[in-house]
Amino acid sequence: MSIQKPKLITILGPTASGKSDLAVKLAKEFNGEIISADSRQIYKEMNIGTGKITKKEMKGIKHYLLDIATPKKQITITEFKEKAEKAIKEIYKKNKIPILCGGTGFYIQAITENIIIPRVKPDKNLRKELEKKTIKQLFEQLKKLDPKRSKSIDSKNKRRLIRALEILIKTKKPIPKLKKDSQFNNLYIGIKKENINELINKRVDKMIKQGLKKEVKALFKKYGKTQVLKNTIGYQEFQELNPIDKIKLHTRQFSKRQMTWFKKNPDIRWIKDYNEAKKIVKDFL
RNA sequence: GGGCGCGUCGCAUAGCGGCAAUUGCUGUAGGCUGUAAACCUACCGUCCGUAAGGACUACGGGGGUUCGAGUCCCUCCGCGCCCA
Repeated sequence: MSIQKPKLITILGPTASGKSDLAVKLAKEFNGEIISADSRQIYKEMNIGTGKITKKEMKGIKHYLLDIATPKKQITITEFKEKAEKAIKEIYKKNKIPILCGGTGFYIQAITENIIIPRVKPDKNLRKELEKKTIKQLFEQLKKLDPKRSKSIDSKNKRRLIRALEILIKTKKPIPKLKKDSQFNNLYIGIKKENINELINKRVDKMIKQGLKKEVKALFKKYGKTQVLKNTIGYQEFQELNPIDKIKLHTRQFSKRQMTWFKKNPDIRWIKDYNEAKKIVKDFL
């Protein structure tokens, strides 16, 4: 029954594993186009720090969802999802094969598993009010309003609790269950690297050489530190222009968290090199 | 040569007689319903046990006081500062 579903290839893996490169190669080989699934590469003016692919590296393959907003504006997962789906449609229209490529697990999941997130916009004032309460109070409130959701939520995560309440208060309805019926016939390819920490170190060194500090400073100047470090972008590893070791550390920790996300998905085909990937894709198509 | 101070689990830090020892970082594992490189949780001396719990080894080395010692005393070693 999944036969009718359109095919979608997803390339994922920890940061610095070589996703972009692999995606381009596969796109060249199989007539594909690439949709980026990276929460930060979405933004303009953040190139070095996000490890964004360059024009040259794209080798003529079209990339979607890069540079679609300035750091002034916060792009949310819903917006991302809409745009990505639109891009995928467009690619099908051209009779090409879409390749979703990125390291943001949540974003990938939103597309491949078709997560439907309640359309409730963040309400700053409401959040401020809720912020004053303790975690316990928030949880109790949630329990009252939506016992079901209270069971599944992380009861100690304030941010999540606030959001859940926000949805409840705004919609006055219980939070709908996460839908997970995919609209695509998915192929997940994960890049496995034994020496990922080494690769990360190398990459950070390269970023520094390419002028990372300059890029971050410019962002600070233009958009303000809070915006850059916390609000939209989360360039946290560059806090106060951290020493290189700290950036590396932060990146290593991040890549670990990425892996715990990916590990949950049993459908990922973990590969070591291009040839392996090529073979899998060929069979899939 | 004289005076003082310090040495605690990878690093940093608490502890001033009841301690397997505080807290932060690191580390390990995990979670994630419009902030996702964000945010959150658990574990982190060794061994046995599913657990409760138990056993052993630990606060620079050695000795002592005490029912009991990172904690008090003596001494040795190492480090730091000040006066000469």
